[in-house]
Amino acid sequence: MKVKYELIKTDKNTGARLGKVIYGDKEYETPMFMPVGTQATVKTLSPEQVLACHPGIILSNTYHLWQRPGEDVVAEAGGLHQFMNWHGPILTDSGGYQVFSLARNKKKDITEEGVHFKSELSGANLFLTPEKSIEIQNKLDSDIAMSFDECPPATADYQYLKRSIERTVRWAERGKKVHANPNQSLFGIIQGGPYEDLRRWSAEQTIALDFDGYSIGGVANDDECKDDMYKAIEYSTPFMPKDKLRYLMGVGEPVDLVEGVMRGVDIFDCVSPTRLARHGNALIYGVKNAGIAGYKEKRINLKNARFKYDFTPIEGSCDCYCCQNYTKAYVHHLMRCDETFGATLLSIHNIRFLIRLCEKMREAIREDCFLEFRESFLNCTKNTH
RNA sequence: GCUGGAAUCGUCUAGUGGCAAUGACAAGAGACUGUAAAUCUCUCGGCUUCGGCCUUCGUAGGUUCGAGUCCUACUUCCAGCA
Repeated sequence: MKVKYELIKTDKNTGARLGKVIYGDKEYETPMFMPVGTQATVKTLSPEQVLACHPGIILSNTYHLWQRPGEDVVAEAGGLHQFMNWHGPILTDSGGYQVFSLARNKKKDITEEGVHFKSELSGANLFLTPEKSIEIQNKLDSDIAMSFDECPPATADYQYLKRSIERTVRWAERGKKVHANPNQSLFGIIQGGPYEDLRRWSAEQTIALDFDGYSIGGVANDDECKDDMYKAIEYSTPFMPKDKLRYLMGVGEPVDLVEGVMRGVDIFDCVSPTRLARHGNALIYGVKNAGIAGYKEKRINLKNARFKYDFTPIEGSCDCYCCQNYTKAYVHHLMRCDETFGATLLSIHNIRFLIRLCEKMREAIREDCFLEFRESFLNCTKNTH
């Protein structure tokens, strides 16, 4: 069903917003982190385990579900909620990012009509258009559909970006025209790289089309530096309507959530908590200064030998199922043995970590002390392990 | 006791005259931002002023410009025969 957004308040000193997503009789506060379940599952987690992390919206992916099992299977199953047994809100990405990531360094042909590219599974030639993407999302029956956009690489130059955002706006309009699911919200995507005028133009044109919410895209690509990301946000949010959700696509490093919220972003999604988990990494509170490039998220690799005899939780102050019940030594052991449960425990911790970070940010906004919160977060070098 | 066969980096393994020596696993570390990712990359005898140097393929000799590779003896293990 459609989601509604209400702004509760804005932080006194920053652009940080406290709001809520209304979903039937349920309400979820923002800022919010959305776990990613690309193939209609948050990798290594059951819906109950995801739910225990207290998320709001979760993500799934148009491209992947189009390829497997096919949108008709999902539709016949009764829609995505029924199919994957997730009864909270679901947002589907449009497949725009897959055109960028799957066809990286490979043949892809972006035309006005749509994008020709190759399936990574079968090698089959695929053709995805704005209409096709919306049509698939209509059938998947997610609660929020995303417009089909071009997600240009960080290396794209000004002239290319200019042509690209113009086309993305035309695609957004075409997608909106065929959008036919009355129970589904539809969001537009602002692009434009790190350029102020392009972001502004993209924002104004996209907003003129009147979507249910807006997102900032093209900021979490490889090679993107944080300064460019923050600029892209700053150049976009001032033009975005106050009464609609603002979604920063693909961003999920803790420090980036803080910086994004400060600049007026409401919701985030990222694969990193679950991917890092499968690779043995746990997010821990604090940041490490990476020099000129700025701050980097702090994390520990549980596969490291130093945790073999560490019988303390990953974070003593964390309320997640992993930290409440298991030690680093145990997770270390599981990861060494390639036991799936290790990835499950770390996924739970990492997702809960980001959701807790959002909870803390909401409290800070509520109390008008977001600047202080950010300050203490960026200065936090305390090692909790 | 006799006759064959075999001994290589923590483990298994490639190697039949130019070798610090193949691959896998194990081990040590790193990367990961709208998931082609439970993946990928690097290291993995010692020392190094990063040019190299030294010591290594059961042990001891030998042949050779050069031996993990060929020869002899020994040690240990495996198989068959007694």
